Amino acid sequence: MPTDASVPPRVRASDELRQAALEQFATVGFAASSLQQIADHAGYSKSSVLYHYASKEALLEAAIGPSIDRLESLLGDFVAGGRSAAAQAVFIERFVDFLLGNRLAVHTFVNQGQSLRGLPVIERANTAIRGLADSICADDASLAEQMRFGVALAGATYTLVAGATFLDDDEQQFADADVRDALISVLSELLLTADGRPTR
Amino acid sequence: MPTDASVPPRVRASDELRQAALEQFATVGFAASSLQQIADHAGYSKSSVLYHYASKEALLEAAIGPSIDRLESLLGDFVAGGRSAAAQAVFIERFVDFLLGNRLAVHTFVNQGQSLRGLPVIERANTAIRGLADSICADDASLAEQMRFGVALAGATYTLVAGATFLDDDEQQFADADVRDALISVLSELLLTADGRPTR
DNA sequence: GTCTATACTGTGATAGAC
DNA sequence: GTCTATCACAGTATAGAC
Repeated sequence: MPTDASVPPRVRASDELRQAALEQFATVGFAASSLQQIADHAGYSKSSVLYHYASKEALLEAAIGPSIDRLESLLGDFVAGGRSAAAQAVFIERFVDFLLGNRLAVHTFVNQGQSLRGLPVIERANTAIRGLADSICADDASLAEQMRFGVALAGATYTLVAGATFLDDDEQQFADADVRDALISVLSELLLTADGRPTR
Repeated sequence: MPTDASVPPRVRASDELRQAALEQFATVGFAASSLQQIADHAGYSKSSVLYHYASKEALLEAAIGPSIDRLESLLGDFVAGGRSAAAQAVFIERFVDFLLGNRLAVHTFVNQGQSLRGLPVIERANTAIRGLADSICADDASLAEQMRFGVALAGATYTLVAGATFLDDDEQQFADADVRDALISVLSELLLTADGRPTR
């Protein structure tokens, strides 16, 4: 902690490096990202990166770990709260907010979740996503129900996170608040089980 | 063409190498795939790979190019056929069949479409997907409508192609025919505009 | 804390023997 | 057509100056 109370809002080097790494991992992929590129992007040398983070893996852990913590917490709350329609609605809202607030990290572990299998932080992410599927979907759900779930969550995730591929630049400019409302609407339609939707 | 009419059904080396490359690209990513790994996986040497394909890029082109051709053809038919509900229903069916028949290639260019931006074959894929969004979605569509489209196609694509992340192993064992029906059902519900679905 | 210098490994690609 | 040998280069990581 700084001795001067009016410390300038200068960000710490480790934070700059972590942010630069996250952007690289999300846009060009973990394997294709070099420590040199990350260092250049943040304005440091390659060795400085390895001073703050012991390895490239450690940098990945620092970059996406907090987002996975948040996802696990989100899931824990939902499991504890039961599967009522009201609880599901709350969860949908929080899930969309999570996606909006963690785009780069989500993009990283969703798109590369299987190519990076074996790294501890990635295993944690995959386990959380698996648990998400199990808890929101009833045990005796039909294949159509499971597909509905898969399309909803995967579609929402992918639309938000890699939307640039599927939507034009115009759509990218919509305010987050509008995107949030539209996504919650579509997800509710697909996931809420309270109404008398036909099973098939 | 062989001089012997009863030529054995032995696959050609270039085909074996292309298939091995496709599997590597889809599972560990293009950047993380080495020519050595691909060669080992197919039972050849690294130099043999570079004899059949001039470069790693050329190998990617050969691996996913045909699938992109098919996607472009699919899209061309749809644009030519109009946007009636019947035409949309036909398109949905063909799109799901395309996904089922081209899982590895689709996985590759969907998951790495932006990290590999610049490669000609990837640009072709991204352009096709962009055109897909523009043509199935009405020009004056609301954000909610656009989200519905994005969630549907992205969700279907991702569910089929990287389903292992979101569904358990059990679901992976469902017959493709059942998965096909379930997916068509969910997509129809989200995309068909004939019924009096509320705009918001 | 940040840098330069360096070690070592593995990469994509080429040349040439067979 | 397939191989071994080799190249130039980029990758992660370490050691040590300041």
